Amino acid sequence: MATTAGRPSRIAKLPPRERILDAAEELFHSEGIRRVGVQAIAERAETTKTAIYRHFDTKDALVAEWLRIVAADYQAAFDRVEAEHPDAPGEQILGLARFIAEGLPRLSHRGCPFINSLAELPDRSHPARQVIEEHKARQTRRLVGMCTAAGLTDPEQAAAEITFVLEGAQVSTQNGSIDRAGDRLLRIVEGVVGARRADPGASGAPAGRR
Amino acid sequence: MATTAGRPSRIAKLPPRERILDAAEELFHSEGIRRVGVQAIAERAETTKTAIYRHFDTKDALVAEWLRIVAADYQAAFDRVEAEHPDAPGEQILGLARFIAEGLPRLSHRGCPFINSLAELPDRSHPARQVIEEHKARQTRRLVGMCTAAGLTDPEQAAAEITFVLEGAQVSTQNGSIDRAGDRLLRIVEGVVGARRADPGASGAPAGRR
DNA sequence: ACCATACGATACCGAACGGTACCGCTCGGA
DNA sequence: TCCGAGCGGTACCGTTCGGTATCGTATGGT
Repeated sequence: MATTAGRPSRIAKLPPRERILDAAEELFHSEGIRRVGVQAIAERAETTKTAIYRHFDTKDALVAEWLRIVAADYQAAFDRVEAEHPDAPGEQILGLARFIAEGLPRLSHRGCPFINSLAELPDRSHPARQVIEEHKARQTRRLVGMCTAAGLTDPEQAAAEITFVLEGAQVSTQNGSIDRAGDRLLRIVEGVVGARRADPGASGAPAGRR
Repeated sequence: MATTAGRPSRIAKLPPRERILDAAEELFHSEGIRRVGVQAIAERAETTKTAIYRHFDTKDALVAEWLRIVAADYQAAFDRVEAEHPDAPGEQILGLARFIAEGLPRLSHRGCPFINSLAELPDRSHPARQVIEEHKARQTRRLVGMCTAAGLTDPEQAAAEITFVLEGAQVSTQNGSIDRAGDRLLRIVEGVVGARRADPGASGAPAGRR
């Protein structure tokens, strides 16, 4: 009843399963997994608890399915960025950073769903944890591939740096400690991609990018 | 009763308020704020709920007090690192990174208390949120000061990069996507401190990098 | 026309939660 | 000697939670 105001049934008349997942997405992300009750999801989806339990065995299963969808969205971003810059792995990495940077304002005070969910799910056997860990592993693998293709020296180290910076930017945006985090993020990744190339000439000072 | 096993009253006979805070520290960090009930804290502290509410007005106040203590620990790490390397701001920054890197294995699968608590406290008016935000702001301010003193070009950008990397390393360790995160973290910070210096005759000589 | 399925609604269950009331004990300062 | 504050123990309150049972209805494929 608290957060029901001001939403003119945008969800409208999708099948209930989609409405439930949309409502879960909004609520889980904005308020956290444990704060949101099944009843609240049902109201937001304009349906009932009964309907939710017809489609999902348990609340945990719904959480896992939500994260599976989020992970698929990130995968799609990877795909898109790869398709937009074929044979230009450096540009792919920059496109990825741009994707995250552009997403920062949108999820400004609520951060990354994976990071947040991880904090709320200490139980490593929770079904959603497996979704998160597999997603992160896949993402890292792809990023290492891009770094290798970009000809960076020590691609695993570069991928680690980019991963750290991407996640750190999201966390710092969430707690408001760094302003213009998106711009800063882009400049950092440009530095990693541009300055540490194996090609000749740019040895010593990694000048250029700043 | 579930988690009481295997702990031979290490807390022993501190005054109850300290026992409560110790128990809260362990439980909040390992299981999350919302998963831990006041009753569980009481059992772990070998006291009762009544005693807890004699010392803290509410559970939220206890959470805030816990985070205040954690923040003070981080502040102390800043102080120590500053005192160990007076007039050597570059070394101070590296010492800070070392402090975080060494802490990674200890909190391996449960991450940073601030990041986790942030995820569990979407309400920005929660007393603990203020503790977190003030701590992060202080930390950023000090880091910018170190970067300025170290003569880095664009110290705010460097501080942002270091902040991102520190937080990202903790998150990545938590979800297990990056191995040897501590080593990688140190090498990255060495790069930021060593390579982007404004003056040429760098004393610390982080030359051999890669 | 038929029937299985999905649906919305409501009422309910047991458990756990944050928080309170009340008890009797101990111990240290005046 | 007394007395009050801090303590541990227990029972309790109202609420919310995840999950279930049950009912009547709408609907769409055959």
